[in-house]
Parts: sequence; C-alpha cells; structure tokens
Amino acid sequence: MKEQCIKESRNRKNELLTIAIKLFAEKGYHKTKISDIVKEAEVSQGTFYWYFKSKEAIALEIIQEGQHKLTGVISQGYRREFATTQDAVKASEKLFFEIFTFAEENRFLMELLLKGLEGESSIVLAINETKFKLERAFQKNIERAMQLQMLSNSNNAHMSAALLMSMIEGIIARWLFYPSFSDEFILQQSPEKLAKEVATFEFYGLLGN
Amino acid sequence: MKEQCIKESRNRKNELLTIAIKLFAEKGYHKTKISDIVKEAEVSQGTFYWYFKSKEAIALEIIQEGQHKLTGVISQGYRREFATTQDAVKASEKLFFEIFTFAEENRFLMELLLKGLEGESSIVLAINETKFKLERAFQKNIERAMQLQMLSNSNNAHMSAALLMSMIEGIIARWLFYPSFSDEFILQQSPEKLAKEVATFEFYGLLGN
DNA sequence: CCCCCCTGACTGACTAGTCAGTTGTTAATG
DNA sequence: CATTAACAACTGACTAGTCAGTCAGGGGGG
Repeated sequence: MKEQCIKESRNRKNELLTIAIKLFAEKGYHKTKISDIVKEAEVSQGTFYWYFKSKEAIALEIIQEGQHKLTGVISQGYRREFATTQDAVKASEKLFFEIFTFAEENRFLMELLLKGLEGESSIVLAINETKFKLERAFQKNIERAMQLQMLSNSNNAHMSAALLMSMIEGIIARWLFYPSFSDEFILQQSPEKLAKEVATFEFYGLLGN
Repeated sequence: MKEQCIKESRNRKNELLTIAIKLFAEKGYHKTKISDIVKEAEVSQGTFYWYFKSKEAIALEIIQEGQHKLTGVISQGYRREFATTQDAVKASEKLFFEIFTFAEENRFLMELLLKGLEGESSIVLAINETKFKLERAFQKNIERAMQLQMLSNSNNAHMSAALLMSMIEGIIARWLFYPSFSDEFILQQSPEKLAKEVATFEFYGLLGN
C-alpha cells in the first residue's frame, strides 16, 4: 500500500519532468508556463509545487539528469590501447553513432542541452558544465591517441576537442532541431551515416578518404 | 536644420540599437527590459516607442543589420579559379580570419546571431535564415572547389559545409562568449592563429599537417 | 499653429508562486 | 471495532510583482 503510494508519486514527478522537457524544448523555457505543464499533466498548479521548489528547480533537475545520462554514453568511448588508424576511425565512428542514437532517442533533452534554455544563470551554468565535461572526454581521448603515437604530436588536443564537439553539436542540431534548415539533407540521414561522415572528416578533413 | 534634426534622430535610433545589442547579448532577450535600454540611453520609455514599434521590432532590426554585414564579409570569399591545395588552405584561412575579426569587432551582434536570442518565433526565423545563408556560401565554395578538381568528388558539400559552419560557430562561441569555458586556451588565441588551426583541420583533419 | 521629438506616469495583461482547505490512507489508541 | 490523529498528495482560486506598451501633454523650431 505504501509502496503503491510512493510508486504513484514517482510517476507523477516523472510525468511532470517528461512533459516539462518536451515543452521547454518545443517552446523554450520562458514561453513555457507552469500552467501549461500542469494542464498537460492534468494536475493542479499546487501539485507542481509539491514536487518542485520552483520553475528553475525543475529545469535544473532536467539538466542534471541529462548530464548523467550523456556522460554515461561517452564514458564508454575512452581509448585504452593502441590501434591502427582504421581502428581509430572505426572507434570514433562507433562513439559518434552512440551519441547520435542517444540524441535521437532523447531528442527533447538533447535540444535543451544544446540550445541552452536561456533561463536563469544557474541553469546556463549547469548546461555549460555538461558540455564542458563532454568536450573534456573528447580531449582526453585525443591526448591518449597522441601518447600512443596514433596521432602526430603537432595536434592541439584542446583545439581539436573543441572543433570535434562543435561538429557534433552542429550536426545534431541540424539533424534533429531544425527541419527545413539544411535543405532536408542531413535530416534524412541515419545515425550510422552521420557517424561515418563525421568520423571521416575528423581524421581526414576535406582532402582525405 | 532639417538635416540636423534627421541626423540627431538617426543618432538616437543608433544609440538605442547599440545599447540593445549589448544588453540582449549580455543578459539575453527576455531579461533585457525596455526600461533597461532607455535608462542606459538616458531617454524616456516613450522615446523608445517613437523609434521602434515593439521590443520584437528592435530585435529584428538588429538581426537584419547583422545579416547584411556578415554576408558582406563572406561574399568576398567565393572561389573563382583553380588553385593548389596550399593556396586553397591559405584562402580558407583568410576567409576565416576575416570572419573571426568581424566577430571580434562585433562581439555582441555575433553573440546574438550565434546564441539565438530565444525570443519570438519571427526572431528565431530571421536568425536561422542568416546562418543558412552563411552555410550556403561555404557550400558553394566547396562545390566550386570540387568542380575545379581541387577536391575529390566523394566529398559531400552539404555535409562538409554544415561541419565547417559548426566549427566556426563553436570556435567563435568558445572564444568570445564563454570565457572560463575552454580552460582559457582558445580565449587567448589571435584571429590569425584560430583561422590557421581551423583551416588546417578543415583540409587535413586530425591526421594531416 | 503645426509637427517632430520627447516625457514619464500609468495601465493591463500575464504568470510564478502561495495557501487554506480537501481527500484518502495508514497507524495508534481505547 | 470505532475513533482519532497524522500525514502525504492534491486542489484551484488568489496574490503580488513584473513589464511591454500607451497616452496626454510639453517644448522648440519653422
């Protein structure tokens, strides 16, 4: 009975979270009213404030959940041992594939993390922290590859990580959030295809392949 | 006298525009109040509405001005004739240098164009249009290089343009808008250095150079 | 006297957050 | 078994603050 109660309440909270993620992503933080959220959840406004201290609080909870999930995805991708260039490209491709798949499955969450939420500064901070962690993971990976002599030491890991992260961000944004933006080309691609394109570009640039 | 009058009024309008650009970039669209803008311009709120129909209107005017300026910068960069790879890299570098310099000189405007303004949908639309035009210019450039046999036809101009644009966006954002983000590394770079790094990566990827 | 530029107090809509009260369930007590 | 208490989950009308946009009026040049 008690179990039942707790379970029920968990669901309520999750319902609210899910709806909030969707609405924030669709309409933006400011344009999403608490009244919109509770209307869609079919609860009263008071109920919202039973589960969340404020509008800012629910946003932060969303971001933190997202950060946790995302870091889980990329933490798999750390390089451990030497590999051939071929293997390295394949490994990158696999990591990108996983990121793109995650993005596709968590479209709204991803939209929030990448677009930014434009809310209170605490929210912006939390989002930047998430991006920062991701970028650092890429950087570590590149540094490791340099140590292992897989990449020339003339590479700048910081810069390359930033460029890589930018590409991933940009492709996901064009792919998922801006239909009608890139002439519907990127829109139609599968995660596999996108991962392959990005990984190839990452290693070989315009001239290679 | 009339000249004088018109000139004066032009100045007022420009003052308001400049201040609005700065505040929108610094605090975001929603957090910038009309009262903030007029306070800094030392005019009354009524004056603002003498020059602009609404808050949305001033934002749109800002975006459109920015779009015009920016397209001016990149329209120089169109490729006309065949060049060696070396020359192509140099040309890219020069274009990026110009874009980065423009960004540095128009920091706030650039921040608005890249970060997005999160305002009314008409504003978002105008911004996306601007980005779209830029990306198309890159694409045209790449296609031209392919026609001229400077690049392999296995390149995907659409995709490459998107990746390139993403890199530029990302680097500018890290460089100008997020101090403390990238460990102060990118922050300290000159436009020349950044242009060189991006151009190298563009052509050679991680493996090259 | 008109018109351009400007004033700033005011209004009205909007919305995050509150609160007094309701319901239903479990637990303790006599 | 009835009674009481306690509490968690929920309700929705209400408040208080915010802010885009208005308007009646004022000066000064032509």
